Amino acid sequence: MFLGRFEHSVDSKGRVAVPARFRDRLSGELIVTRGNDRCLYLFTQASWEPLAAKLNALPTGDADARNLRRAVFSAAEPVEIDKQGRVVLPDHLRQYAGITGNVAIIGLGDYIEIWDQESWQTLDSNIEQNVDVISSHLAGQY
Amino acid sequence: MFLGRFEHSVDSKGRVAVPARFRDRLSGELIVTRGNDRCLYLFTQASWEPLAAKLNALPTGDADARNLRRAVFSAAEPVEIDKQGRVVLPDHLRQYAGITGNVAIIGLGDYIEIWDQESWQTLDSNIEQNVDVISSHLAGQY
DNA sequence: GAAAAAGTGGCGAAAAGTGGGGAAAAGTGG
DNA sequence: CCACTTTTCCCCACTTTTCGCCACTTTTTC
Repeated sequence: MFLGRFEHSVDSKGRVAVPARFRDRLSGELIVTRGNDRCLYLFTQASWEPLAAKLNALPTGDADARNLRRAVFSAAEPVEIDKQGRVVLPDHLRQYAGITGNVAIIGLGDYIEIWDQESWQTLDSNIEQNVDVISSHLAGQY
Repeated sequence: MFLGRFEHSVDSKGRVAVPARFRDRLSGELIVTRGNDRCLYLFTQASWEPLAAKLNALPTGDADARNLRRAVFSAAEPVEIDKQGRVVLPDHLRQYAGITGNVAIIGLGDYIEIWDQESWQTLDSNIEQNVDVISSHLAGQY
């Protein structure tokens, strides 16, 4: 299970070190794509495929279906961890997430989120002050 | 699986470089044809045939069916990747998609879309802002 | 406090993308 | 049917980007 938070730098080539603790579970090909709230999602092959299969099954005749497929697939990029334990984040994804200097890397159980460090800080302090309120909105669902 | 987005140029002979990442899966004869929303679809033999079969199965008695068949089949062109990894986009297809200078090449899982760079940019920012709306229209389908 | 591991930066080789020239093929007109 | 024009396509060369590798710094662990 992916847990915890890390702050790493992004170098001039868009490379980010993956937390060492996560690496054994992230061998082989991974998928990075746009996530909600302007962060990036990092999937393993196993967690990506069911999503991709559903999108492929959508009818081509439907405009919403086409655009949803475009949204997800066009933003997705396969990445691999290099010998130093880093992944390259493509330009367009860094732009989407507003990533310039530092990033926050967040373990979320089955998947990983990558945030611009500042955006994360803002959200995190917000969450911190409102955990009780947030969870009460979901009362009964968990 | 074809994933990601690329921006390439079209030279004076109508040639476009196919993203290197896609090439191993694109050996042999490919099919380019008109796609929805003024883009071009690029199919492998494998992904073309199910589509062709669906079109052929449409009832000849229906005028829309006849014209859709005409639209797709008459516009379709077989192309091959040359030694430099490029394909030639025929004039009439470039005109259809409004392709002048640069193109965006989009992986969509089983097939590839080729857009005029500007048209894609417009659609993409539109999609980006409306992903939530779009996906809610399809609630329950994916 | 030393050794190991994690993170960071940068250089050089290799690959990807682009442009153009020339031969072959296709099309056109006499 | 031949000669000429035009188009297509194959190949070479150049530029830019990417990626693997090495080395250094910082942090952690024993």
